[in-house]
Amino acid sequence: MIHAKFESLLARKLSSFVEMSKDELGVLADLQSKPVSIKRGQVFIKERQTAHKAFFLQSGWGCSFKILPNGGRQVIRFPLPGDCVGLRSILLRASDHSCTAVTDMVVATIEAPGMLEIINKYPRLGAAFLWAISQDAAMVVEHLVSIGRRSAKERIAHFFLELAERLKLVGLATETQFDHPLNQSIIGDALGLSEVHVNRVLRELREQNLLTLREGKVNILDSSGLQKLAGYRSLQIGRDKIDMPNTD
Amino acid sequence: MIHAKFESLLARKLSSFVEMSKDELGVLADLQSKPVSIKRGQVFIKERQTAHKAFFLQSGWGCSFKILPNGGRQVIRFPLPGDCVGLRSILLRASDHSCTAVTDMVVATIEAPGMLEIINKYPRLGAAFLWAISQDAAMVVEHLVSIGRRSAKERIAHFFLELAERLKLVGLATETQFDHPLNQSIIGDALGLSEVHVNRVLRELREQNLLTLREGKVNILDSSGLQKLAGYRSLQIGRDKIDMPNTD
DNA sequence: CGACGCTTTGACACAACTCAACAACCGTGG
DNA sequence: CCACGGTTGTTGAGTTGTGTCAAAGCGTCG
Repeated sequence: MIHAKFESLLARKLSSFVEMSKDELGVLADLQSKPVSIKRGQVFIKERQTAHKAFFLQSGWGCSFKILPNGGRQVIRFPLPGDCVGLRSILLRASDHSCTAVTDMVVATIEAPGMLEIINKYPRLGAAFLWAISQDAAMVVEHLVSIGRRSAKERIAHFFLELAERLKLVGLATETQFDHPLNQSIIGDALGLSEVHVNRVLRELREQNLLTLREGKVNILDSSGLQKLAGYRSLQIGRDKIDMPNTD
Repeated sequence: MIHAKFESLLARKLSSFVEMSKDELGVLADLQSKPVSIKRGQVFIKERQTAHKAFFLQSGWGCSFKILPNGGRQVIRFPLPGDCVGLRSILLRASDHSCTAVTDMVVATIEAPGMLEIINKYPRLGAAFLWAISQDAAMVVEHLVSIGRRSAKERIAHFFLELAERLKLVGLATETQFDHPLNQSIIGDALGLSEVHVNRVLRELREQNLLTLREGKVNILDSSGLQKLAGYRSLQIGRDKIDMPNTD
């Protein structure tokens, strides 16, 4: 049922949390057997919508955000390949944010009932998803800390270090550089800054030979300098496997 | 085993998500059968610690926060009676934040292995906890939006409206007022503001007859005015029960 | 009584925002 | 082929929200 060559990013990710049985891996494979494409710019999750579906990214960049009554936009996070989007909304019965495709994307989807059935039938998978949600939440918390208590420069440095680390995990970044589809306006909306100020701070970082961002490419010139500036700590918490009884 | 009179806030909360069997309610009751006290000021979860324990608040106010390398503090949220703290850390194997007691508290605790066993044995409870974590995450997201894209005044208004709503759910607030143990410094750390500025904005809100905060009491003078100012939306998303097969 | 924690106020500094203009770079269509 | 609008990046000038520093008021508690 499961074929090693087809091992998905999702399966790899969840496996790093708890060892899966063949059955469970099969379920994960089935889950992603009918991927669909989403065009750049399309909003595929709308805040407050009640059609509960979860998405598993296979390729492309997403952007989860909320719009405020005053028209402002706050980006929550940028889902990357291997990430899940909308898991929360399955249990909450309504999405608490919108999500759009920053680039063309390929995703697998699952409806809420199917997801609930899986949790019910395969508790270990349930725990694995719980773990995935927890990881997301931890990242949102770090993001919160960034916006609340870091200066613009620290925030931007932190943001790119985190992106680099996440992209490295799925083989989309080298030690020193990666491609990205973000413009300065969306970066501003992610970090609670204005587009103009993002530009100015990027110039500073460039002038200090810490980081450059040009033509959709980020170059990390001085990783340890950036880390010191940003007060950065690796994401690598909770990636050791746990023991959980097999229910087969 | 379960006695209606002893129905806990936790059981009531989780029941609002999915109907529980007697067994499941019993598990929840057992979980909380040995409450312990925590003294005001005590830090009972430390960031990065690996002793994974979850806490269920029965009374008192907590404060989850992170300390930055530069010494700043960012408050993530204030756990209230009926809330869980540290659920995430059970799966992540390390706490991503610290937590202290703002007032004396009474809590029930559970070690990670016990929690994993419950998830494994009672998938519906697992789903319920997943739901609880999702709710928390949604609140953190809203907090993030607040700090990222709302002005100081909007933030403070939003903060107190949210607190009021949460406290009402557990019978600790009336339509117009509630007690709280927070000083302006900790409010500042929650909202990414300085203590001094919090004070100034509170004065404005008082002068505009929107809200007063004195001697540990918050009075909401003009709820709809505050809501309009803050762009506030009720938390009441995802509180309808879902259908989930019974595995008994 | 003094010490301490918390609030309040004022004066000033500065980080970040707004507005505005312009440059560079597309893809499109005449 | 060039003219065109649209998007993004860049820079300057001036404004403002919020932070910092400092001092004083006020309870409470030992």
